[in-house]
Amino acid sequence: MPRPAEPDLDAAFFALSDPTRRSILESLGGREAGVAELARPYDMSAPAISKHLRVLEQAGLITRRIEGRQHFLRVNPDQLQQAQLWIERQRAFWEGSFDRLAEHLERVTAQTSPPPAKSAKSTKHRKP
Amino acid sequence: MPRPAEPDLDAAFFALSDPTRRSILESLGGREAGVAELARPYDMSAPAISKHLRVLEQAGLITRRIEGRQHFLRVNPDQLQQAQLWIERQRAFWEGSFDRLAEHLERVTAQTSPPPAKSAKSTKHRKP
DNA sequence: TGCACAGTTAACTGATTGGTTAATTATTCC
DNA sequence: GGAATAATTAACCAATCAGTTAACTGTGCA
Repeated sequence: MPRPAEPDLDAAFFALSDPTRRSILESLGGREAGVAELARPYDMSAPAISKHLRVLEQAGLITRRIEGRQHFLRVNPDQLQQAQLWIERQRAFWEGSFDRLAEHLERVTAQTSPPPAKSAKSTKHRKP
Repeated sequence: MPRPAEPDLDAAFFALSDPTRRSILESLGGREAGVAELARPYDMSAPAISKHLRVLEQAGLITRRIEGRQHFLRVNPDQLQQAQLWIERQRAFWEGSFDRLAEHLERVTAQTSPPPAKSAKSTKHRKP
């Protein structure tokens, strides 16, 4: 079986391949943010941002909560972890062999469910 | 600065977003392989594979050694690690905050340059 | 009611992608 | 030299992408 066919990884890595989308994820951090707030730093129309958010959402990298007329986005740990695990597996494979692979997997999967949003005090953002 | 502009990451994640290219990396594992050997499992023309390899190469994920009329490809650890580090940083950021981030970075960068082949007796790799 | 606001959808454009077949370059071997 | 081999480049195609402007949906509020 040449290609195991993992469309989730396709979408996740593709979403991560755009600097705007990565930047959105970065600025999202652990907290929740509205669309306008996320869009502010970018010299780009609202529909463009909307599309980027849809790509991220359909890749499973963020989730959306709609409250009235506002949409709140949040990073989804699980999907990002899938991408990380793929790379981690590769690296462990050619770099350290199996003991290290086991070690890696154990370590990474150990911190799957996020602790209830600890220090969300860094809600300050910089303008361009 | 909205987008830190990291074209390397753009290219790396983009290269990883295609299942054929990921599969090539997987089948490459730690060893070196020729183009024909890599192409064999795929129901795809030679030029198509050639293009995929070029994408991987220009993304810095593989390197090419030319010997006579044969090209030998090998995974490049460093670039794949850059992608991993980006994800790792994000995860550490929203998941565990900064102490865990430091821990992560320390741990991951520790194994940057493959230790002078520690238990490198396992230079043999098995195909799946 | 009426209007402003938050955000998306629609329709379009130029650029890029992933694949094809045909032609090309360079090497090996008789 | 000439044929076979390993791989790439060239030229093309349909599909997708990232962005635009314009129109739309739905909510809040005076």
